[in-house]
Amino acid sequence: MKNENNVTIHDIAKALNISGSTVSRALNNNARISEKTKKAVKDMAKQLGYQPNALASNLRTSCTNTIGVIIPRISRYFFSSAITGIEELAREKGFNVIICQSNDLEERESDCVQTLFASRVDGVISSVALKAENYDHYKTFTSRNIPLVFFDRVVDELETSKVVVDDFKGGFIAAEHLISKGCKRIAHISGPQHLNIYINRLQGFLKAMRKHHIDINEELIIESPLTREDGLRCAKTLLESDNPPDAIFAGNDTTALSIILYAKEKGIKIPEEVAVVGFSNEPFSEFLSPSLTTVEQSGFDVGTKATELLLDIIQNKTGNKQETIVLPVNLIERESSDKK
Amino acid sequence: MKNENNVTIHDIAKALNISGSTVSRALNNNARISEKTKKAVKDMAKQLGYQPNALASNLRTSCTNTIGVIIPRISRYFFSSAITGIEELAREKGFNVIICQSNDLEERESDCVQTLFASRVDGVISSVALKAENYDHYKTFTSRNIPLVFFDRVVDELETSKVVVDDFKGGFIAAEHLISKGCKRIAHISGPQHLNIYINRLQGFLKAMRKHHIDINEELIIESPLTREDGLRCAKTLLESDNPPDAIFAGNDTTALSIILYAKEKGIKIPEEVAVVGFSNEPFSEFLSPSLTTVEQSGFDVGTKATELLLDIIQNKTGNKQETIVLPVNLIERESSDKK
DNA sequence: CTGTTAGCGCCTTCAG
DNA sequence: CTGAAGGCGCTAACAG
Repeated sequence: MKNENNVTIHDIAKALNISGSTVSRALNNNARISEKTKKAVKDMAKQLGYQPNALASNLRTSCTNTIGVIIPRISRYFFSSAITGIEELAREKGFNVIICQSNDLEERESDCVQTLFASRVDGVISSVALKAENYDHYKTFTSRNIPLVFFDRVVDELETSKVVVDDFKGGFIAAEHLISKGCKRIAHISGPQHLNIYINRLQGFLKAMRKHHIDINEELIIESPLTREDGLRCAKTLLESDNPPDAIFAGNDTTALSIILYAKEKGIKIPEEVAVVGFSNEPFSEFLSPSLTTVEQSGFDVGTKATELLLDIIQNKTGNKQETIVLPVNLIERESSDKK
Repeated sequence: MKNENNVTIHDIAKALNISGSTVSRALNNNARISEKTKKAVKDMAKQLGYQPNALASNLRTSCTNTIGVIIPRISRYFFSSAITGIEELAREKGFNVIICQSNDLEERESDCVQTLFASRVDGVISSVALKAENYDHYKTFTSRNIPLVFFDRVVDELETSKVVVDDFKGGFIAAEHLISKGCKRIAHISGPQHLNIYINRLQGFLKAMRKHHIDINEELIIESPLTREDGLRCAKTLLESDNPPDAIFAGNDTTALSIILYAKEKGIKIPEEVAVVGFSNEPFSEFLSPSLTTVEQSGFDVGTKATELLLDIIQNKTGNKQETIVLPVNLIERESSDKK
């Protein structure tokens, strides 16, 4: 019905009076084929407009040259740039990419796993859903030795390779930055504490505070789902208290922005140079608050690294040793627009 | 090497003493199989942990249940939300999605076409690259009757189904909005004029101007690639002229933001209620300039609609009649934060 | 309603 | 270095 392009290796074989196997081998650069035949075969392939049928090859070799990606949502800049990194490298190496979004829900994530498994992907890259308590569904892959690499949001209970950013250091340098600006009462808004990234950022933060002998006030450490709504709650709690903090480490862009907006609305003055530091990736952060200092991580780099790792495992270059790669994080201190 | 999960339809067949074809049919809900056998087959399938091998099925039927998507870049919110719409519907209907990014370059777009073609996708959804002058590579699909649906950025020379937003109306209502605020000298920053969306927005804009008998000043109609850099150029040109406009229709978010930022830096006062109207999708637009009025289009809706159309064509529900669907566009007028 | 048969296009032993 | 033969798992005639 749809086979317009019918050129198969047998057509090439017939045209050259050789066997299909030879053509197959020539096309795959098999060492035991003479250079002459290889060239002849390839020339003829081009001439006939041959397009290899991946489906057939996949069936035979039972590998699909496809990797699956599970992310919370593609519309968050960190993840879409991670995808870009993943796709770029994967394609270069001849792999396709299938993307699934979990929407940060456990159930959806579990569906993603099923979908990717059914698509018989050769390996999977994932950043886990925020609202999940159980990550057993990933055993679909691990129990069948389908390579799995986590990035950014990882869970310790699953023994796989991981690519993370240096959240501990991120928390640490953010705190030191605020301290260097003279802040003492520094609030820290953290995410769900079953995820390493949030634990680590908080630990880094606390370490800096201790290093500089600054009292840590339990009331200023808040756990939040880091949504826009909850950002408002945090803003209220912190900014309208009797003794407001003089700086806030916001958990992410969204929270930072919610706080800034709330403060503006209420006419609360927060000096932006020292006010909020968030783990940030949105390209427009700098527009929002040009002097906002941010701790940034490159989604692209993380994606690329994760793919590198995964492809190595798939191609069995590394002996499936469970590596954890930690990527550096950068403090971006922007000039206040007043100063210009 | 990798076949841990070896249950095939034949295993089910053997276990039930029936033929493989019957199992295949039962699993596919073929009408000519008794309910009893269907149930028996499905139960046994579950019991044995059978996982259908899509690869084999694909090879046989020569359709992959996969659709390809070509977009300029996933990291732009409009496109990532379009992807979300596409994926959601596609998956629901049992299709996988492969995404390729053209980076707005003709050459990359051509590569995408090749990749998707080699993956033997059943159909393609695309939004064309900005910096392309030639769209012949799409003939790879059209000449082989592979269904192709364009969305948002479309080119007339290719006869396919299309899903667009009502850019003409968008331009029109944006202009009327500004006019209703008392503006007379209204600038219009437009994108590359070989793309319908920009032509239509401009035409809608001009129509509104004529309707209200407002002189159209050629100098205030600017063509721009709509990048951040060029946004600055536009800002300079417009804001620092001897006779600056009293309102600006910015081509997109990026340009709008560039202008606002430039104005802020230079201490140029532009009343936000009337100043800039852009085609906007970024989730943070409202943070940037809370009173900015925007003309919005939903990437999600566009993606969903395009997918609906494509799947209809693939499943031959419509007789490949080249439909063009125009989706409505909304003017979002935000309250100024001062007024609260 | 079900079984038989014959491939889809490619790869991979095994045998030269 | 090359050929012959068989099969990956599933489906679609065709025959009951």
